[in-house]
Amino acid sequence: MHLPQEFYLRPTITVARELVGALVRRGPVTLRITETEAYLPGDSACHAARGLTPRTRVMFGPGGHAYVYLCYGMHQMLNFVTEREGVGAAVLIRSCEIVKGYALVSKRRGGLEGPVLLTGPGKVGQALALDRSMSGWPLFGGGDLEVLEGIAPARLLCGRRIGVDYARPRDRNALWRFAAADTAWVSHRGKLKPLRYHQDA
DNA sequence: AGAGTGATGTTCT
DNA sequence: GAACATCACTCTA
Repeated sequence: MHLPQEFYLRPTITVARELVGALVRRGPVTLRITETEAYLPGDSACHAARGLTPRTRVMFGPGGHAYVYLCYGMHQMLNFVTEREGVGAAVLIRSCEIVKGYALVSKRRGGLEGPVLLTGPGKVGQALALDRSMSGWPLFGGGDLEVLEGIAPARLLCGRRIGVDYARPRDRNALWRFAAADTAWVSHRGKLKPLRYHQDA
């Protein structure tokens, strides 16, 4: 079943944690999300922190929509917008497992095999053949790109976000990266630790 | 396992 | 013109 729009209209850290295990489908490819990162309001690593621009406009809209942007000139990065309209926040989808469509994913990823296919946000974008024209797409409407209920892992891992050295120390060091403990399909796995209750938001 | 590096082009100052 | 939420490759260990 689809995750309803209300799922996304909650604190971004909660959404990031609960998205681990959920399914993303586009066409014949279905993936299980194994790793996410939260980008919060007032977070100096969040694109929305520098204000509303043409690129970040969808982040300020209501939750439940895709935010796709181009990174380093070649990688299409998939995010899910969170929280209510007017709040600029989102969850980055960093890694996935393949549920359906292995052959097509492998083909799109240059014939590679195994976790290297999907352990990194640029790889997820490539596997789903995403581009920026999908930015703003509603994820709860059962269209070409949709997010479905999946199987949550019994245990979560958490760690610092990847590639945000430009942010303030507080934001750089925050444990806002979440991953499933039940899979090898996760990037930078060695830097993750078991999630503890006192780290809840 | 970890460090270094080149590819690539949009976005915003 | 600088910065950039990366990847794949090559080294060294």
